Amino acid sequence: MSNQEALNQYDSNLFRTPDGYTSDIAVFTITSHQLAEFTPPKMTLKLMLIKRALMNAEGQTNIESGKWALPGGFVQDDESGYEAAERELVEETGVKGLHIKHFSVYDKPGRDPRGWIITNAHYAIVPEHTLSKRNASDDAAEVALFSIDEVLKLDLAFDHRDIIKDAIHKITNDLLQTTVAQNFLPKHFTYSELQALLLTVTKDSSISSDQSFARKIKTLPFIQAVAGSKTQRTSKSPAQLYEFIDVDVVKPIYTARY
Amino acid sequence: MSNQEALNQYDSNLFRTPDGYTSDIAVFTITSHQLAEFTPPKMTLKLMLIKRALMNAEGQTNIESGKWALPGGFVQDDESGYEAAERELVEETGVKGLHIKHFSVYDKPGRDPRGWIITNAHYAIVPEHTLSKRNASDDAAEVALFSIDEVLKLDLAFDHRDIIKDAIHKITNDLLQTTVAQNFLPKHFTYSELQALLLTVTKDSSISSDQSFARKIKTLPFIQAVAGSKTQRTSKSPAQLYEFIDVDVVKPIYTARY
DNA sequence: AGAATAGTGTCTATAAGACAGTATAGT
DNA sequence: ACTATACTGTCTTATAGACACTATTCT
Repeated sequence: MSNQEALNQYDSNLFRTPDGYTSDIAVFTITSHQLAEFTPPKMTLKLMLIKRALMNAEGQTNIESGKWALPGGFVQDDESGYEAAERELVEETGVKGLHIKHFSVYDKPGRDPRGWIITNAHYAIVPEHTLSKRNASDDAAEVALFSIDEVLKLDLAFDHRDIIKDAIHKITNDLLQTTVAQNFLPKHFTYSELQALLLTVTKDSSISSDQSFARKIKTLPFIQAVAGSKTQRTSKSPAQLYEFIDVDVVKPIYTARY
Repeated sequence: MSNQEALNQYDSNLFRTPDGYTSDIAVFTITSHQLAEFTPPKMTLKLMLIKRALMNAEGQTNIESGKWALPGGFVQDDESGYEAAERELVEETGVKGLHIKHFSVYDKPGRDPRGWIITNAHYAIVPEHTLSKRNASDDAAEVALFSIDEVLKLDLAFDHRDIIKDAIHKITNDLLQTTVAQNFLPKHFTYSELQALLLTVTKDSSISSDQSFARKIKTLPFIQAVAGSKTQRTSKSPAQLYEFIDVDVVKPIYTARY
């Protein structure tokens, strides 16, 4: 019997179908305060949220309006959840993500009062300068950045508190265990810039000590010096620039070596 | 305006809704060949697949019948994808998973000929002995274990080749970077049992060398010796038993320490 | 005794991390 | 000259990994 015949017999009403399929995005950025010229930046990890508008684009009252929420929305025809995340990010915040990664699914019946609505949670990494042109639009009354400490004190829509907690945990681990850090940095960066970035998620002494870290960066197998390339943007004394080389880094917990 | 009013105005037909929501499970087990008494086991990582039956439980011709596939099925009323994975695993294979973890979503339109069907991919870890009572049922004509090398040569249903590739990559990393290995082992295990397990996914010399690994296991912060507890199941000479202690292990790629 | 696994003693090379010092350049 | 950052010299200690050796216990 052919696959076609089987298809004809298939009745999609046999099983409950979801009432909606959405994608949400936890947009992280590092705000970089350069206190003065010739100093390394002070960095803070921040999450972008939108304040849900009273009315939606179609002029109807919006659900969970007035609360802070992750940007996101319904997956549309012929889109995957990932593609929807890319599109929504641009639509709702005017921002193009550098690095978008799916990290979990929230599908518990009851999580959305409108019905059985499944959401794909993604996190995105966005360089701060692209955020400067962020603007509210459509469903969003307001767009703002919150530090990790602030964000969990807000009045959050749906189950976004859970999603945000998971996103923070995930990006913290990924920053330390993978090379995603490169997406927060310019292509060429100094050791003190990478260091400032990592210090937003760890206090490990071998990272917080300038001397240790300046030495360490030269031995990391996934980072190389850019020959003859220096910058003075972090100090009067010209500093060596580095770049990531793309290798799949897996550091087993059972061994010491890379 | 209240949330209730907003809800009344919400029209679920505004957006395309999926035609189905499923959960698939990549069931991994380690088959342990004890060649003789008093020897450490030789272990192989295997994946359990089912051969799709010609007819489904309702007596209709099954889609993609005759091909090998991951066990899985539709998420039912008031279930989350995770709960469905747990249920399907028992239903289709008679096996209760020790450790089930969601790792990705496959939602590309066109991945399933029956319509826009979204699947949650999970991987599960199952001890070999519970698999002995595995049985085909409902949608499954046959259940079998395949080694990682064999499995990608099979004729696989839907986009299960992609899912399986991702699952193998994920579990390989997780075995080395997290403590999930404990789910493949008895609560108390010897260094040579853990070693045999890790050697299914790595060839690192510090793990493959008996002496190095026997020393290393005593220094790992997430493993402790079980005082006064020894076994002879791997050698005539009684071997110390160890157990995992549950700590959140994050090993940054930028540092050497735990 | 022999065989096989479980471990320990000890050495060498490398790396980690701390402390101190030098180098660079703008003000 | 002063200051802040970017390094480097050097020492101490810890760890990795190799080699050789001992220990245990069943056959």
